[in-house]
Amino acid sequence: MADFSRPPGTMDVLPEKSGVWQWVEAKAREVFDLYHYREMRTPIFEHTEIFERGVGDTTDIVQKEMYTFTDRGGRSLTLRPEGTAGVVRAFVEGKLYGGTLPGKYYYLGPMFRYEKKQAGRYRQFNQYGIEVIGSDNPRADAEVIELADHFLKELGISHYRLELNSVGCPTCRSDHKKLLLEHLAPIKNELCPDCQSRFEKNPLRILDCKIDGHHPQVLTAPKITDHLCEDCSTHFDAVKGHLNALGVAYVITPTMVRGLDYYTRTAFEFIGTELGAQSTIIGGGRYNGLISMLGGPDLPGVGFAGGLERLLLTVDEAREQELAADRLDAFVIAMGDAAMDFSVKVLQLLRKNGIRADMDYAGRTFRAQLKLADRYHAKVALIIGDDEVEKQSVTLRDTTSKEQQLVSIEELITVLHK
RNA sequence: GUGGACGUGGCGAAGCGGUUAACGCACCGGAUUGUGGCUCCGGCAUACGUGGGUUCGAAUCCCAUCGUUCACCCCA
Repeated sequence: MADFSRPPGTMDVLPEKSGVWQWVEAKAREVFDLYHYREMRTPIFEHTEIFERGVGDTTDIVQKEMYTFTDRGGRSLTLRPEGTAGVVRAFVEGKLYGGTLPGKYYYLGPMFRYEKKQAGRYRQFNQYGIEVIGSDNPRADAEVIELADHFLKELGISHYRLELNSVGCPTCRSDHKKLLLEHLAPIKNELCPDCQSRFEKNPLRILDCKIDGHHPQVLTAPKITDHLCEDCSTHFDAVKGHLNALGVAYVITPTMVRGLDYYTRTAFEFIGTELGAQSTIIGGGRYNGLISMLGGPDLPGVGFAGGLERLLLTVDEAREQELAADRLDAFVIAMGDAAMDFSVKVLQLLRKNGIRADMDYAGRTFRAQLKLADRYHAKVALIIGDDEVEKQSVTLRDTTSKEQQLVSIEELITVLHK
């Protein structure tokens, strides 16, 4: 039997909900624009290598979550699982490194990852994100973080905290990794199966494992923040200093790891405190090696990405209700065929003049049409029967005060604009 | 990929082995033939996710499957 249901992990945003979506998207564009970020629109699919190289082929995303297919020309393409790699590719391909640096960009749109659905996790989900390419200045890190904070406040969201960390550069990270492995080696066999495999894959993650995180030997493990090289350490201190100056509250979380290979130095997450297991609403950091990895010059970058769906989970009920309402300026009520003919012309007139209006096409009775006007929260009902047609007028009824007046078609727009 | 919970009309929700599967909301109409939001009356719909099995009899029990959901992993 044919399956006409939507694929697992996808969602339909029905009209009742699209109001909030539009509101959040508009806010995002507004704030990004305020900070002088400009939109970058890239394809929804890219050559698979972009993500393999960019995101890192040891990551979960690349190993098991990509929607990869072969097109008719035999190319391997992949639906984008995140936004940064595509933006960087476009930056390089468009030779934007030849222009004014740093370049500041933002994007907004769907991403795809083959994962099992959960609260706040979808296979097709929407991200907004920003990137600053070409600046190594810690002030750029701070701006990116402060922007995210500003954006959340602008949406009236307050139940979140900002976690901050530095994951160092390839040099100090590998030094630390060596220390860490030596420290944990004696207890390797006591760790959970997940952590056993993390030993090779991503030892940093053992530190915040839900099972082994409390193990005494794990608690005393060397922290990355105590083993940063001098440059990384100076950079990290500067970022913290700038955030303090800007009044952005954060907590240092040395156990925080980011899942994508390209991160260097600054890493941060905004975590919703009233969400389920998938609680990161915005995540980001610095990626100094990525641009050259994708064939561009050796330029540094910082940015973040946030999930629309998770953000919407934190938007408060009241605002959501308000944005869901179905509203009309005027509802036209017609009685009889002659009235209908006249009514559609009135409707056209209203709409040409920017008045949001509608009428019934389902053959409802007069009473039912009035009920409809009510349901659509129409400010006025315009009643048209044989009398009105004859006088080329409409009976204008204020739905709140219930006051009525006969208005000629010539005066209608003027009266309604009052 | 792993584990738990759940799948009854458009939505919510009873029923948990026996005959017409409650009820509420929504929707449509009437009381009120050109005046709404309340009230009352009436109407409405191929509802037991799907496929097998047990039984004289299954929405109710068993198995499988699909889907939803929560959590792990991971991440937005």
